[in-house]
Amino acid sequence: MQKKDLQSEQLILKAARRVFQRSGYGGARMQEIADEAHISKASLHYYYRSKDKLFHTVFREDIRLFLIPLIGILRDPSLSLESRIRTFVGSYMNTLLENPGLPLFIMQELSSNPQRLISLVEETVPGVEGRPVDGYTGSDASVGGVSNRESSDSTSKEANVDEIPLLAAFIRQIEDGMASGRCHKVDPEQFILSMISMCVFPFIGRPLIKVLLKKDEQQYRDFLVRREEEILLYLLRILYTNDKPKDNSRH
Amino acid sequence: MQKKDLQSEQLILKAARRVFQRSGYGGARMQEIADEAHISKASLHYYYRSKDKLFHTVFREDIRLFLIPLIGILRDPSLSLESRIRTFVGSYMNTLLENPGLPLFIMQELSSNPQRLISLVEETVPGVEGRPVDGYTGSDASVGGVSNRESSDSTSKEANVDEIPLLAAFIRQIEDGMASGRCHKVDPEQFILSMISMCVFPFIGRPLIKVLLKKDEQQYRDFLVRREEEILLYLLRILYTNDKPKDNSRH
DNA sequence: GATTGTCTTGACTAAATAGTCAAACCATAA
DNA sequence: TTATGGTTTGACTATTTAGTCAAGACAATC
Repeated sequence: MQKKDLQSEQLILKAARRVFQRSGYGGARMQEIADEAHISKASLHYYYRSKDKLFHTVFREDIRLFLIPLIGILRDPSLSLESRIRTFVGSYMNTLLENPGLPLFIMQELSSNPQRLISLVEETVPGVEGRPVDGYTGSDASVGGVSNRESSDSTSKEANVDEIPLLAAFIRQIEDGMASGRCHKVDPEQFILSMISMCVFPFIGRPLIKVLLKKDEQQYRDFLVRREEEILLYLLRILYTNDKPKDNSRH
Repeated sequence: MQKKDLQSEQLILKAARRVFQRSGYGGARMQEIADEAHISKASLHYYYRSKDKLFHTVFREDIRLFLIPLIGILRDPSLSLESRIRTFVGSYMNTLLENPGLPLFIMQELSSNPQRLISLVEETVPGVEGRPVDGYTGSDASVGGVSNRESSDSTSKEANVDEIPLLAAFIRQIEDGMASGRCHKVDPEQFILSMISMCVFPFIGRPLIKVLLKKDEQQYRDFLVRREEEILLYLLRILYTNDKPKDNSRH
């Protein structure tokens, strides 16, 4: 009758997320997740039939979290190039500061099973793949079914045939900027990759960079908080011909 | 009598490297490594007593490979700031193009066991840690013994007490550049991290970026080959006040 | 208080996997 | 040919781990 369901389910998911992010799919132990959720392993299996299903639920949510800022780039066509960049860096650095373990986890699992990406990304961002979007992949459908309700904000159906490059609008703006002379010559794709790299890598390379720069946990976090501003400075300097189009207030 | 030793040992290491890079420590199976080396699991254990020991041998070599370009930055104090940057990006992109799986592997294992970094890095680059360098850690000495001879190029002993920040020389040069007005205002540490990020991340985020930019394997590789030049362009533009100090030949 | 349906768990099973061992193998040198 | 010593392996053990199950706890309704 009652639904302590959600309470426990949420606790389990949180615990599972911690453990999966810490150890990856292969390294995670169901017992460890159960311990961290303060329940028995049997209970864990009561809520999530299998490790695979539990993992899928966590990963699906995480990749969504990771991709949303990227999606933000192409949504909202009204944004100017500069505010698009500002928005992206801002929201991405924010997301990552809240979830420092996210990037490495995502990259790890994506690398060991790249196939997974296609179905999950298509699900989150319809029309990413060039192939006609015929409603998800259908390969391992019927797997999830657990937390499948809150995708209401991304209901941009309209399976436009096969030319919706995810970053087309962004790239177009850069090309326009170059044509008008406001922007330096750059390869737009390389520029975008650089932007993503500068935001994401510091979270992936944390242990290494901490040693190289001799920072403890607190110092490294502060360093990352300051980083948003610095990245923006770099990106605008790379892109724009005249120094500082606006916002000259540093420090 | 005979020493097919080396032959087999090398084959095993290569196989182990492939498998470990593909699946990480936790995901790797001794059987899989044995199969890939075309020997039995028992033989595998004959050469390397345990999975741990095998892993250590592989990881030690890999982290060395990964760190050498970084070390290159501080070595050779004669390099100018600009050529230091050029050298770094060039050699790093080269190393990574030859070993695309390296960065994710390193970051993965470093994250799940950050402690390991300190001993291995100190071993490769004496004086990284602030602590007095008293000749390695001594913790798990006598483990390797395999590839311990070609460290002749790093004989910068002189355990200078406790102030050898790894990147001090580099940072100093940037500060000098800023003082003289040749360089923009930047946070040297943030700049260095950006440089590393732009080189390394594309290899870690490969599967994701491939989808975002809709590139197949060949296209992505070409993209990465072209990237060295583009990164240099960006870095110099970030750093130097007057556009293009030299080398104006693009494309 | 008995009934019902949901949760919870200790104890179990089955499969996977690291590591061992004794016997066989094979090249070389006496 | 035989002895020797490194190499190889099939078959085994011990341990870990995902997943199951039947019995019980618990809360709400009758």
